[in-house]
Amino acid sequence: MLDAGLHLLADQNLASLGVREVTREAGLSPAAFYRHFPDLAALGVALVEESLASLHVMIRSVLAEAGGAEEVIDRAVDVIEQHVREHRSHVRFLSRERHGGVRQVREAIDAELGRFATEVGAALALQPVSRGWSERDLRMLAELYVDRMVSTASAFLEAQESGPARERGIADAARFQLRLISLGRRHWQGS
Amino acid sequence: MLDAGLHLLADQNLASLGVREVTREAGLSPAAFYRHFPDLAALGVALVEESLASLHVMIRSVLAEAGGAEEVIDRAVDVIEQHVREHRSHVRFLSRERHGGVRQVREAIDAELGRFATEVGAALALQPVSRGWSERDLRMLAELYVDRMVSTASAFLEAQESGPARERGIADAARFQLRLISLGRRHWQGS
DNA sequence: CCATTCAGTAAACAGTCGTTTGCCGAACTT
DNA sequence: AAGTTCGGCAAACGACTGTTTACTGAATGG
Repeated sequence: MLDAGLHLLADQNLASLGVREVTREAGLSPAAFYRHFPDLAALGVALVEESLASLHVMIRSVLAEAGGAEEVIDRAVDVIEQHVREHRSHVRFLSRERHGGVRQVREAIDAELGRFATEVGAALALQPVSRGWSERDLRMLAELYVDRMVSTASAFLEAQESGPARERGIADAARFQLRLISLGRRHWQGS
Repeated sequence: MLDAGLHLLADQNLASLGVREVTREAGLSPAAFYRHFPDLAALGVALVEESLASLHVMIRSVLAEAGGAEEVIDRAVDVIEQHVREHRSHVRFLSRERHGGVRQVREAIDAELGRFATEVGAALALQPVSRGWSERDLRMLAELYVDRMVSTASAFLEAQESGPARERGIADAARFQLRLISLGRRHWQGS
């Protein structure tokens, strides 16, 4: 049922999805839906969890790898690109419903992204560059990184349909922007 | 009719909007809709134009004002906050449909944001800090700024419903992140 | 002053929708 | 072996949907 929903949401909105539509796609009877979810919103938050699980392991794999800023950035962009390629529907779902019309889903995504930011912040705190940074500033930096990650993923989503040239353009821009941020970070002195 | 649609879209998705729904809200008969739009998608792109008109004047007002980086940033964040306050529905519509389920609307928004980036890029090129920057790099920087502007606006949208404390938090984060970027920009040397 | 466009209407069309109900077989539990 | 939960079904309910058609009055223009 989750797969059916995800498939339908390829070119549709969660709010415009119908119970019958989902069950039809899944090859079940309409009543079967209510055996598993009370709402379509509930199916939405289930999809959020499913989608962010894979994203989570991706983030960890980037954070685990230590190394110079340049290498980390290159690797991060590569990992994002590959992740989008392998989980198109999940990424599309997240990017579409992050500001979508179903509050419960929006909130679930936001909460999970917040947890990501916490994780990124913890990793940043361990790096020597962060000496003297307040916790608040680290948090805001982490949010900036997470936000860029999401934006980049959305951009890849569209780019991968427009040929590899545009795809390389996105990767270049992402690397440039991340380098700029990390450069600013190194020259930052207190707020 | 546009106003009716915008009002409905406060807690709904363009893709899940109905013709009858709109006309009912507008106090007209269903058939009247087709006198003005062939599609709901057409109403969508009309709303895009309406929404981005006001955004456009906002951007210009920020770009026009010269001054130190700090002052420009502070003023930009203030202008964004005020704009969101005065045009809640428009901003919500844009943020929701930017990655929404209706392709024509998505493309209209993207095209317009691209034009914004061009405008921002032109303004950045005039500043002395940009000596030696390639056009490509300037473009990517401009896109980073536009993207942050949109993200910040979305954040304000949610924050203004959660009280002024959260609102100040968003403003602080936005200023911090913009300062970090402009710092990176000053220390950038070629790509 | 006549013709035409404009913006609106009511009515009808055939579908689709969400949800509830009662029923059923299979699989577990005890 | 008996009982209970689980996941599934068909059928039915009324309500709502997008779109077309034929018609109407007012404004506009020559």
